[in-house]
Amino acid sequence: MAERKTARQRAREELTREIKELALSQLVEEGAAQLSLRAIARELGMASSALYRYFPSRDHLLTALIMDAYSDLADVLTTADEQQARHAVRKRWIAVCEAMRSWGVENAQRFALIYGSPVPGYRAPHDTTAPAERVMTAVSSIVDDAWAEDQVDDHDRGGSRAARSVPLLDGKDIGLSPAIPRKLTSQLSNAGQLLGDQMPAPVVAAMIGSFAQVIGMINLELGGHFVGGFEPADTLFTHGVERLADGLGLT
Amino acid sequence: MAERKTARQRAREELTREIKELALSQLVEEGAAQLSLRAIARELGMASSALYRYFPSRDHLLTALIMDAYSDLADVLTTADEQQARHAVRKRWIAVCEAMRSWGVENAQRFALIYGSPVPGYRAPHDTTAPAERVMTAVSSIVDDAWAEDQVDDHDRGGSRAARSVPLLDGKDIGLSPAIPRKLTSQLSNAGQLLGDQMPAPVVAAMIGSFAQVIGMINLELGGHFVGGFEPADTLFTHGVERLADGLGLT
DNA sequence: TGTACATCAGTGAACGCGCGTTCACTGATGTAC
DNA sequence: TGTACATCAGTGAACGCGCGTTCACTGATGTAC
Repeated sequence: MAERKTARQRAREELTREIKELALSQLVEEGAAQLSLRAIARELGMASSALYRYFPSRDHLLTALIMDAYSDLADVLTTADEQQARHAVRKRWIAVCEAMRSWGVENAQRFALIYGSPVPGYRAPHDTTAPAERVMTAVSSIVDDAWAEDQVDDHDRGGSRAARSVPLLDGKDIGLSPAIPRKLTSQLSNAGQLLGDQMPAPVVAAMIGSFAQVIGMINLELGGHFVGGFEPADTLFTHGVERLADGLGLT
Repeated sequence: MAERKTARQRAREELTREIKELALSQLVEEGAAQLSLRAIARELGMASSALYRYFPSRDHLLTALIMDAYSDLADVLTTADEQQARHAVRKRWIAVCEAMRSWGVENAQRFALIYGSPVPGYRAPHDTTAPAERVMTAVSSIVDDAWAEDQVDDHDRGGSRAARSVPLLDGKDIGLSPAIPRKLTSQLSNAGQLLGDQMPAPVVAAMIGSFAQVIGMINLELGGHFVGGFEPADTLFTHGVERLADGLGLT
């Protein structure tokens, strides 16, 4: 039996959604710093004070937008992931990274909101970490799956690309190269609990580095930072992602 | 013979510097979006309109700050670089990356200004690209030098770290792994003109990816994005940088 | 060296605009008997 | 089913603050003769 909702409740939910929608379109046009309750109220045809029935302050609204951005992105990544065969870890990695860039390019301001520089004077509350982790795990779970299934490359699947240097196929050569200092090991195993418990510590480190590179490339692209005309930057990005897949030993 | 400067000229230069200094400290405390000409004038004890004798608009002041940030950072990087022996390319790489992170952590807002998300409503003019390139080349010149001198690893220098997988030592195995598509090749060779003409195209690509990772890690750290308590993130960063050195074949 | 004129730094008032948040209030919706 | 009371959405005026930029002006510094 569907729960009985009063008209008030339904109206409240809808208006809350509408407010966030308008806030979002304002964000897209102007950026986070310019987000204005009064402007939203104006477009909504309400008194600005009315918004305080829905969000106790501007910062709470911002927080809601941030959480939405994280979980939208996480949704996009997991659906991109699920469209690949579970064993095709390399394809999954590439699909997820490409989905991330597309989302970032199409939602530049939202991407900036979560992975750009922090909004001045705003400190994200703790609630945001849960959806933020969903994004991280959407990426890391691929690598974790590869280790869980101990993906060995029978290279009967060897498709388009020719030679391949040192993938996971011939053992655990990956990531061992710079030795991991003690202090880092414990940090990494803590992180491993969240990101997937099948990866050895060096792989967790490699994974985080790769994640940073993906974020970094998108940020650089959005900031117009690429020297010498890499526009559009899709081939550069795709190539980078392939290199990262190699580095992670994904076949 | 030193050029004769009138009292006016000297006063102008000094005030210009003072304005930028105050703007900078405001930036550090509040962030770029809150940069206010009136606040600067207040602290300077002048009428706000007076600033227009020095900077024709707020955006011009911002531009000046951005250019200063780039060139300060570039200076820091090159001096860090110069403190290493020229042939010790791996040490140079690590020193420069670490210097970059230190500068970023100590100058979080300035770092955000240049490598964070763009300030809403502000579009950087073309003047900023020159100092921005100085930063890039400070990093890329290391790799370029390595290729120029065809750094071969005699491993009589083999210091602390033990095994090493596939450095530049045994040939050009580096970066060839994912083939480079045509479109990217021409983009890369254009970029190569700026970044150093000794590196083969795949190395240029690897270099840019590594740069993106360094920027990305610093951005993530400044944004408080590291899951599972990597605080302080120095060991994680250092390890990442070493991995990148490996990937670039720096010995 | 002195005078006449041009240049330019700095003033202060004003324009026109924006913002977040509070508060006492009206009137509609929901609930308990 | 109807009434009495409590809850809550939305109003509109106000507080107190901020901002960038323009403009006609005074008075000091620089320059050409």
